[in-house]
Amino acid sequence: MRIEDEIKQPIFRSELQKAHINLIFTAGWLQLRQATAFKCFGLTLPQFNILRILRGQHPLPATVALLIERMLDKTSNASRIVDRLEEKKLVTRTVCPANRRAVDIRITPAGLTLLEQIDAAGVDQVSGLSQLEEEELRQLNHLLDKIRSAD
Amino acid sequence: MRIEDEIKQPIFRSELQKAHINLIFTAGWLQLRQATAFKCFGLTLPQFNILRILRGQHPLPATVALLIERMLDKTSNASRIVDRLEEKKLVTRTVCPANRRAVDIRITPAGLTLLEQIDAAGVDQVSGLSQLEEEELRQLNHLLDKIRSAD
DNA sequence: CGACATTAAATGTAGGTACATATATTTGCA
DNA sequence: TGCAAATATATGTACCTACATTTAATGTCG
Repeated sequence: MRIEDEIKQPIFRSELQKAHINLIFTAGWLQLRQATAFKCFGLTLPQFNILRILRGQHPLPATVALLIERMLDKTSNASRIVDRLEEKKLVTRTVCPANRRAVDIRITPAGLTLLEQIDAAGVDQVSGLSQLEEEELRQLNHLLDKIRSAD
Repeated sequence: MRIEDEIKQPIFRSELQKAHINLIFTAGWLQLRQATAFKCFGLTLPQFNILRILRGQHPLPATVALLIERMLDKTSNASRIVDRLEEKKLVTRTVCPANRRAVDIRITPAGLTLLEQIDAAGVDQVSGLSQLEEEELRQLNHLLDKIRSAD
């Protein structure tokens, strides 16, 4: 559906304004689709993302600081997301022996099994970006990088 | 900064995976910048967006249903965002006389003044999309629309 | 007319984001 | 050594999202 129809706004002030709204809207659309796909596995999107980082580290542990570094959302509260994963027995938390300020977080066998099930279900096919050709994906990456170059 | 460095992940499995992450990350980056710009006016981003919709309707009222229809985030809770704006005296809520189930929501003079101040401060220059040429904006809009065509 | 579905908004709850502050541990240096 | 600064995480608060449920008003149709 065209962005004009999605938010019932027939005219945009400019191509810039339209692109801005389109970008936010499309990202939200993608995240909602993903979140819906994970829900039947009892995971939220941030929980899934952290679990995947932990699998990447496995069998080594990760610290909260490492999770934050790798997360898309730097300001989110990794500590509390780990709380939920711990309640579900998908990760363990132990004080790091080498540095007792830090906490070693590890994915459990149950966590690994769950991720395998999610992989098998092909949830990442929900991407929507598979609509784009390789060349278009490169174009998109270039444009997005350029937007953030305003920093 | 390149997306690889932003999230400390040196290699992406594919251009598709990279574009996906880039899209989510860039949208979040934009929203955080915007939110920061509004903060000194005491508004959150959703509050600002609703206030702007109300200005667009002014002097006609809007209903909650109309707000939801025009919001980027359809599942957000317009009713509670209006609560906060009402507390700040930026909008009024009155039962719609023609249909007593509905509620007429109107922006107040104080609300209009605040939006004028925000306009004057040039907050929308924070966009980041101003980095792109007109042709690039059209390209971006096309690519984003194509992603959502997966529906 | 009256029961029942529909519609409009509000409310409840779980979880997430943003940001400030607190607590515990380690490090650095006078 | 001892004490301040830095580091690692946890906690508090306000607000938001997602989604289910509730409450009230209106429509509809036998």
